Amino acid sequence: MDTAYFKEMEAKIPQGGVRTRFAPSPTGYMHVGNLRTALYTWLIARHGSGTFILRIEDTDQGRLIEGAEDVIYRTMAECGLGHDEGPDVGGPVAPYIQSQRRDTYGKYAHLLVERGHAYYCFCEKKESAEDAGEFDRVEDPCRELDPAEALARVAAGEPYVIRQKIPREGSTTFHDTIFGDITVENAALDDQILLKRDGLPTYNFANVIDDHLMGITHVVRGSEYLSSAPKYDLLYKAFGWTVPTYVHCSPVMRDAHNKMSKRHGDPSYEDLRAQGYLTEAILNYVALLGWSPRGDQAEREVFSLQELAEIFDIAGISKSPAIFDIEKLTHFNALYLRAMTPEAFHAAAEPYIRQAVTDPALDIRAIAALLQARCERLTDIPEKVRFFQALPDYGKDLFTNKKAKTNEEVSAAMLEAAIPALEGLEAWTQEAIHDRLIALAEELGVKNATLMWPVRIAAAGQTVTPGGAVEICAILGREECLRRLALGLEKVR
RNA sequence: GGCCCGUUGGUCAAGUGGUCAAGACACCGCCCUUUCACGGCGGUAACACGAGUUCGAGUCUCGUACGGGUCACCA
Repeated sequence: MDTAYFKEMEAKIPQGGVRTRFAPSPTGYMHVGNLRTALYTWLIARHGSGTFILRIEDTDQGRLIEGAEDVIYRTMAECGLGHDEGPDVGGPVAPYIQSQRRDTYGKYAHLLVERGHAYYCFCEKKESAEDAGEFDRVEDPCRELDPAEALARVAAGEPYVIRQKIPREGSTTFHDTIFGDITVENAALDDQILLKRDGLPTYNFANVIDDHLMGITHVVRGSEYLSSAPKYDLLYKAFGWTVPTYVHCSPVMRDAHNKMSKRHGDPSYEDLRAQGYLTEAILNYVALLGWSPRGDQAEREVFSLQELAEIFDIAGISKSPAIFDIEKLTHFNALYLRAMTPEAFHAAAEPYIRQAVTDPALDIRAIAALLQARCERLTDIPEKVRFFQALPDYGKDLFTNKKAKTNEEVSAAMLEAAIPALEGLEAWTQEAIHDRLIALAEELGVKNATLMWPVRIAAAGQTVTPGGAVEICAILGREECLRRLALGLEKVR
């Protein structure tokens, strides 16, 4: 037994203060449930003025995906979920990539064997019980192997795995912050594999070792690990270690029956960004998906990351699964879009406006201003502003609107009056156009809408537009606007 | 199938034995208005079911139903 090694490892463990970790496996895809777990984990650390650690769980060599780590770094950074320790920034308990901690797991696994809490198993790899349609546990003959004989076979180079030796009697009770005390009969627990044939640990083992050696105080993870938790408890006890605080979160669902998944085409964080959702809106929504503030904050919904860090408490995390609702995310997105300064919105919207509007004469900033209150996703923009670039083909029936009291005949009259009135304008500004048209409506003895409707239809060629007749005319410019009005008049006459 | 967990309106949810159950999204209506929006006001809609405990239960207990998780040399 390498006592000095274990002592050295123990000595490095930071003491005192909250320490949490987000430990994704690099699959190249940050789904919404992942993001939420990362967020909650980060919030618990920040709320407690603690330390947030990023750890990469790459013990499954068969599933490594190139560039997958970058997706994680990029997403975390973009979301503002900065980590204090991790593969890229180092830290006191490095390394933070599990494949680089191979020796450590091996040493601890063998320590467990020496202490009688684990054993060498030489059985052939068998297909999973689930695939075989069987649920009955089979007794592993290696469990009762003579230790000396097992050791000899290992020394002889025979392939082996190390399995946890679960007590046959009694029960194990562990505590979860969200679910409370949970008791399970030990007989229902299987002798799970700790160290695989390739010498790398399983998740089930690596987590316990790393969480302990990294001084993790709060283990935040999906509720799918709830049923394994008693086995982890047994491991902690076998080593004589303190069990961390468990926080098991229920999954984010796509509907009542299925978790969010890439396979079903559910959006990842990056997909949502590409669909025109703002990072802040995504985080705000995701935070509320399975967590809600309590007490006097119960009616609040809009929170910045900083505000969340201040008020986040584990007690507010829900026990039941939550269904992801893109409609509500869209609502949050619209809220955040509207809350931006006009400058910030212009900067965010510009590339989308330019997708449809390339005429340099058109004022992008003015178009952005019209858009801000009527845009739920940035990706909605090109469709909304395309008419500025080119007048769509439209039917003259658009000139008829009951509420504005217009029909084709009335519209013709309105346009006939509006064209010379606007032609006479000295300055082509919103104010000038507005004042002239309002005055004209009064002169003609019609309500504003009766005049504005045909002008807007002729200028835009569609019934629904961002902004009214005045704004659209101003943006189009004198020449193009008058050209379109004339065209409209021709069409309706 | 065994074990574990969960169940308030379509969705997210507040509620921790005592106003005939908040708020938000979505939906509908009204107002504002130069269209559509934004904004304002209002409306429809829920404690899964059945037993208990209690003066009193969405809140506690048990059962049923339904749902989720897990039973991999994946995490």
